[in-house]
Amino acid sequence: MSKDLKEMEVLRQHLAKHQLKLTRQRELILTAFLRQEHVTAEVMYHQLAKKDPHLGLATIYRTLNLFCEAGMAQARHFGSQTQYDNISHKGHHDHLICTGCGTIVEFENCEIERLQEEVATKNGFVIQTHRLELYGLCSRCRH
Amino acid sequence: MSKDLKEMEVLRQHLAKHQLKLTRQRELILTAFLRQEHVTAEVMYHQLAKKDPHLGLATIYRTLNLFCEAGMAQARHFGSQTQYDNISHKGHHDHLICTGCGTIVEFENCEIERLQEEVATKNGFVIQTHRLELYGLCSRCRH
DNA sequence: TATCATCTTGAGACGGTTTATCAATTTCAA
DNA sequence: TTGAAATTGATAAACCGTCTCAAGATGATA
Repeated sequence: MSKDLKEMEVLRQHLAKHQLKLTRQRELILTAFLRQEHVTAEVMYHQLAKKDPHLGLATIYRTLNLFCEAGMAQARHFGSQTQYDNISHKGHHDHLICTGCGTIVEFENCEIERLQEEVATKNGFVIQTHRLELYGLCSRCRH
Repeated sequence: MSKDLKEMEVLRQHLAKHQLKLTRQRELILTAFLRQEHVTAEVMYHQLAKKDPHLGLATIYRTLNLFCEAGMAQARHFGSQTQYDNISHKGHHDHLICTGCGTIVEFENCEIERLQEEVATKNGFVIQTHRLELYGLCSRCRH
């Protein structure tokens, strides 16, 4: 829970800095968002319908985009939908995605990260964020 | 031009193998496609409207997807649109994207590719393709 | 080269996802 | 507590990419 509180503070500061307001909906969505790795707006909409049947889909989209602006989430276009990943309290993780069954395995590799920095520096860039996705077949789908 | 011919041959073979036909439109789209790095269907639609005002947008989508199936292109969801990258005669390249001005710099790093394979193997995956994007500020935008 | 089964095309309809609109409501600084 | 400003929910609208289908093109075969 301390993690949730920490994130709530990040949100609070972002809101303050931009003259935005902390609403019941934003708190609710953040709490639910922190409990999972990858969500779509649609999925959250159904999840949260139980807690607040009047929460609108547009509000979820708006709020998830807000989280992205606050640096707490990252949008990823996958298939026809946009997935929102929690990049706040854990280091950025990358994805191994099975093109057969859609399974997503997360991984982290410091060595790759180091090489990325190297490439960026060589090209005069300063990295803000990155995205690495490996697409392939998992062992089950290969048979 | 020899490159174009080589690619045309790749297409021809793919078509033959799948009982598909080589049409004027497919040739036209391939030629234009090979001249650039990243395109969206929409962009090609406008480019080609000059050469063939009756070329339909659906045909461009279909053809670009065909190129993907033939292993000559790779689709990438970028922002709200799909970009098609030419991966045929050059090795797979990754992207360094400036969040300030939108500049895209391409790079290739064998060491990173090797580590990717390593990660995949460790998780029982066989990689088909991958995507690595580094987002940051280029030297000009930092000032 | 003529035939014709099959594939492809263009135009627009369509479906799913995300954003825009706007009146009503909520937030929060004073 | 008040009121300016931001936010919300409901829904309309925009957007992208695919599907449909009649008309046309292709190319294997004779």
